[in-house]
Formats: sequence, C-alpha cells, structure tokens
Amino acid sequence: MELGERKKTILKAIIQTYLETGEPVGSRTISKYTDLNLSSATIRNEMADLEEMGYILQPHTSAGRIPSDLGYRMYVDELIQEKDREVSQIQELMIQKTDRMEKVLKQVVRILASNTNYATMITGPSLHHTKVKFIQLSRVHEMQLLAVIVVEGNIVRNQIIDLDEPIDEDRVLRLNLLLNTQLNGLASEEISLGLITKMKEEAGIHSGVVASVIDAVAEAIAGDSEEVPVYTSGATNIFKYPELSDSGRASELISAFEEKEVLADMIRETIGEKNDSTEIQVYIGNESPVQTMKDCSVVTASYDLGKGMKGTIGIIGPKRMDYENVMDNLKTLKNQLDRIFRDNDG
Amino acid sequence: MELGERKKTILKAIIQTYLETGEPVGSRTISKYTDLNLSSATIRNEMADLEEMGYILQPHTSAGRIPSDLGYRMYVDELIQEKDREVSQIQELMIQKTDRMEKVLKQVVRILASNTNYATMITGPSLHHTKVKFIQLSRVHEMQLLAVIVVEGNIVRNQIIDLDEPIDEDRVLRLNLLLNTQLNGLASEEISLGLITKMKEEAGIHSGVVASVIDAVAEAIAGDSEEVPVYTSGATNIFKYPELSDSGRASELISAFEEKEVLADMIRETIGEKNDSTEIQVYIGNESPVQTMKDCSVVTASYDLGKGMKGTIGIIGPKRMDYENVMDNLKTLKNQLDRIFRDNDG
DNA sequence: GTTAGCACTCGTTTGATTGGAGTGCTAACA
DNA sequence: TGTTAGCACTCCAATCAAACGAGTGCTAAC
Repeated sequence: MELGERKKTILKAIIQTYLETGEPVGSRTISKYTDLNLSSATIRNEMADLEEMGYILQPHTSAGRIPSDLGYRMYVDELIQEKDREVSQIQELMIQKTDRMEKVLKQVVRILASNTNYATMITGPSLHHTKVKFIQLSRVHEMQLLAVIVVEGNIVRNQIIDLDEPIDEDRVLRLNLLLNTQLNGLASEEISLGLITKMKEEAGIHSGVVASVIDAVAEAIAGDSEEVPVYTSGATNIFKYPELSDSGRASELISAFEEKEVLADMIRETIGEKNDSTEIQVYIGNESPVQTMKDCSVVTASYDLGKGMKGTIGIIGPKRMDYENVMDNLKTLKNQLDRIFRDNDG
Repeated sequence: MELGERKKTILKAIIQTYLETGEPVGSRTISKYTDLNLSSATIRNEMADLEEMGYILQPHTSAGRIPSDLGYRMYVDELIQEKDREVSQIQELMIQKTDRMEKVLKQVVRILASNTNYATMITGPSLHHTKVKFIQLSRVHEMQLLAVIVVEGNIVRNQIIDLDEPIDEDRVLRLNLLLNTQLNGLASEEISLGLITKMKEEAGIHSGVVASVIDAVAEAIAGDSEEVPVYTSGATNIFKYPELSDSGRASELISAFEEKEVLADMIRETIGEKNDSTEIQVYIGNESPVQTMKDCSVVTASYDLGKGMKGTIGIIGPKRMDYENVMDNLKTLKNQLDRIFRDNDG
C-alpha cells in the first residue's frame, strides 16, 4: 500500500500527540487536532491502514494507537524535516572557557541533561591512534620517578614509578632523551615489544632499573589507551517517563549509567557501524546496539577534536523522545565543542 | 521504666526478625522464635512496654511492631556486641595490587557493594593540608608549559599553561628552581597572595609571562585542593529494598549518588563531628547529617593514608540494615586499606 | 507473673459493577 | 467512490463493598 500525503499527515499528528502525552491517541483527537477537516470515522479508516502497514499499533482493542518503532523511524527520517526547522533557536550554551577538558565535558553533559530532561553521556576522546608529543621523567626521590606523558590534544598522563634501586640524575637525563627521541610521534599501538627491547639495548648496559623504567613508561602509554572516560548526567531523568521507571527497567538503566561500561560499549558499536559518523544518529528501540537500551531511544553525535580524535555525545530517553529538540541541541552543542577544541589546540 | 534482660532479648529478637523480613513482626512470631518459652500474650505485654519506652512502634493498630530509630540505636550500641562476634570471618578481600590509587578505590567500593548489597561510596584523600613535594615545569611548546605538581602521598596534579608570548628554556629552568625552593613543603592554604607577589618580584623584572605562570601554578595547587574525589558503586542496590525504592525517594537517592556532592557534604560533616573518627560510625535515619538520607542508615569508617591524610568509606542502605555484617566488612576493609597505603608510601 | 480466650481494629485482597474512551462495521449520503 | 453518522461492542480503569486475616488489648482464670 502507498503511504499517501494524507496518511503521512495523520501519522505525524499521531506521533506528535503521543510524544506530548505519552498516552495512546484516538481518532477523535486527530480529527480535531489536524486541519484536515476529516471526521473521526475517516481517520479511523486511515488508522486501520497505517496499522496494517506497521507504522502504529494498538496496545489492546478499544485503545488508541501508539507509534511502532517503524513509525518513529519514519517520523525521524522523513516527517520531521519536511519543514518546522525554521525557528528552533537554541541559545548558545554557556560553556565556561576552561582549560581542563574534563571539566568542559562534565559541564556539557550537565547542561544537555537539564536542557532536554533526558539522561546524557559524553565520552572523552579515545587515545587510540593519538601520538605521543612529549615525555618527561623526573626524579621525585632517589627511589622514585614520575613519568609525565603528553599526547596530541594535550591530554596528560602521569605515572609514579617506584624503583628497586636508586637512580642518579644523570641517568634520568639520558633516559629522558632516549624516550623522547624514540617514542615521540608514535601512537601507543606502534610501541611494539621489539621497539622496547631495542630501547633497552640502546640505554646501554644490563641495568635492571632502566629496563623497568622503560617498561613502566611503555605501559603507561599503552595501558590506558583503551579506556575512554565516560561522563554522565541526569540519569534520574528516566524517572520522569513512566514507561521506563518501573523498578526493574529503571534499575537496569541506572546501573548502566553507573557502571559506564555498557555506555562505552554502545559508543564503540555506533562508531564502528557507520563512517559518516559526523552526522547525528538515532537508534530507536531495538535498533540500539546494546540490549539494555531496547526500550529507549538513543541519539548520538560525535564531535571532533582534530587530529583524528573523536568523542561522542549521547542522549538516552524514552522512545517518545522529543527528537527534534534533541537533535537540534546536539547539533549546536557539537558545533560549539568542535570550535572550542579547535581554538584550544592552538 | 527499666530495660530488663528479658526486654532486651525480646527487642533484639524483634529487630533481627525485622531486619530479615522487612515486615512488622507480631507477638506470635517472637513467642516461637526465641527460646524464652513465653506465650504470645506475655510477649504482647512486653511489647507494649517497649513501645511505651520508644524502642519500637506500630505502623497502625493491628499491625506488628517495627523498630524505631531509638530501637536501632540500642541494637547497634548494646545488643549487637553482647556476643555473636565469634565467627564473622570475612575473607580478606582480593584487592589487586596496583599503583594507581584511583583504581584501588574503585575496586574497593565495587567489592564492598557486591559483598553487602548496599550502595557504597569512598572518598579519596582530601588534599587539604597536604604539602607540596615536587614541582616541575616543562616546556611542551614555546608557547605552552606543562606544570606537574606532586604532593605528599604521591598525588599528581598537572596543568597545561598556555602563554601569550614565547618563553625560553633558560627562564623555565629558573622558574623551576624558584617554584621548588619557595613552595616545597607548603600546604596549599599556606600559599598566600603575599607569597605569590614576593615570588613574582624575585623572579625579577616585570615579565608578564613569568607572572602568569606563577599564578597558574598557584591556582593549580590551590584550586583543586578543595575537591575530593568520590567513587560510588551499587547505587541500584537500593531497588532491593522496597522502603527506599518508590520512585520519589529512589530518584532523590540515586541523584545524590550521581552528583556526588551530597555525599561529599555528608563526609565532611561526619568528619567534623567527631575526632575519634578512626572508629566506625553509624547514623540511623534522622541522625544522618544530610536530609537526603533521612530514611536510610549510613555507616562510615575512615581509613588512614599516613601524613594526616584520611579518606572515608561509607555504606548507605535501609534502616533495617545488616549492621553486624556491614560493620565487620568495613572494619576488615579499613585495615586492609591502611596496610596497602602504608606499604605503598615507602 | 503467666496464659488462654475473645472482641475488636484495620490494612489487604477479592470480586463485582460501572463508566468511558475508543474501535469496527454498516448504512446512508454527496 | 470517498466521507460521515450511528451504534454495538470491547476492554481498561476506577470504585466500592465484602470477606479475610494478622495482630492487638483486655479480662479473667491459673
């Protein structure tokens, strides 16, 4: 069956009404809501068609209709853009300029959560593929070194190294030189076992201390490169949506937000999936890459830090989400973030 | 009225039964549960007395009794110790040795949460009063410095400083020397405006760059010293206790766990309150320092990192908490932590 | 001091009733 | 042929009363 213009209008009306109320919507409501000037009976006929086509469904006989996943999908893909996009002016979010990325990210999720009333998350950039820019070993004590590693994007990583035997300033100096010449410009995954062995050799002698320092530094670079920090906010917003807040579901969702691993997984999946990940992506219900979110919709956008580093912002809410508002919010936020980090990188 | 031995036994029986079931407990249950061999009628008389004394209360006529805050208090203070404390062997928790404190703490809350089935939290040590041990400025670019500050306890803090004009190696070297000689051994709150001015003068000349670097370093030391990291786990455990999991209360509690600030406040309060904070402290219901927790019990213990740095572990659960188990858990954990950090500080 | 017995209370469960929202279908209409 | 009015039907949600049962307090007997 064809999805004619009138059916589209009706479908859109159904979905928009449902987004607002969260209750099944009946034919009479639509009859009055739209300017189609059709009686409820006619609407009923159309609704029967729409149901047959799979765009809407009835929780039970004698209830109104609610959108199906397919219906939402249609709404997001086609119905939403048609026009509407005139105003939707979201004021530039007041992001305080600060030099610590962590703080920016925390601020962003918080703003987004309070703006949208959904649960939000953001990942810091993955350190995968980023290159070492600067390494500094310092002697804190004679038995203790501090390794500081700066990678592209000015992410700083530090590691205290406890030694088995004392080390003198001179050796630290030489180690510094060695580390910088050898590792500078390399990404963590380029630091192979072979390279490490080679460095140990070059460091001369069979000195156990030197070897252990090199190992520690290599580990510091490699070790955390897999871990992506994830910040969340507004997890309790899910209590605002009855369809998500019965204690079983709520517990599962909130757990995901607390543990963060599920979220990180989700991001990984979504990134792997499409390459044009600069665009905003919408996952409705079962489309979501992780099972935990099958009753939710997830909207993600990735922001760009330059040098190939990307982070992801995400919003998790009920399927009856205000997609338009959410997508607009994400778009402006994404742009702002892109700008901030570009400026910052100097 | 006197709280005789028999009344104590009965009170204890009531509370223990209530801890298990969460339902008001009636006289008949107690009559069978204890080995006092008293009829339910007698128990009823005693219960009436206990109620009059304020240890237990009736949700409504014709319901069993539940412990009051006072009753719990009595239980924790006197009834619990009497014996019982024979076995309560909690196996040493398998804390993986790792050099990053952050990881240890995250691990600890997680273990504790899964061991007790309550929500748990832990704070890292406050940097208040801790002394600067080592400062290192490095030139990442000609327009960019990296300041690394190590304070007692090997907490490392770093800060990227963007400059308005280039700075040369030589000046960085001298700044390093100056910063170390001036600030070494000082706690953040000892770095006064006067000292900063004096340093700027000593740095010679009216160089704007130097001044801004000094400011940035001072800020890095002072700025974060107030913030205490808080890690949490098992927030969703509260869903296991119906008295806490109706969506209003749950939302509020989980919010507290997400935002962390309430928790930090709570810790601050409890520390201020008593000085013998090496002991385990129990806050029942309204005894809690923060309003959010008024329907919960909070049990805290502080662990010691030496050099006056202390952190706090806390468990938040329903008032009908398994106090014995919780306190045991905290005790062993506290000891283990004390040991780990003492070894680590070497 | 303890206990059996009994009347009483009060929350919870159960089942029946009602009201209303909404549908599908049919027949009439333009 | 598409639209509409009308009506019977379905099913959920809310309401209410009755029955139930756990537990109490009190009294009188042991």
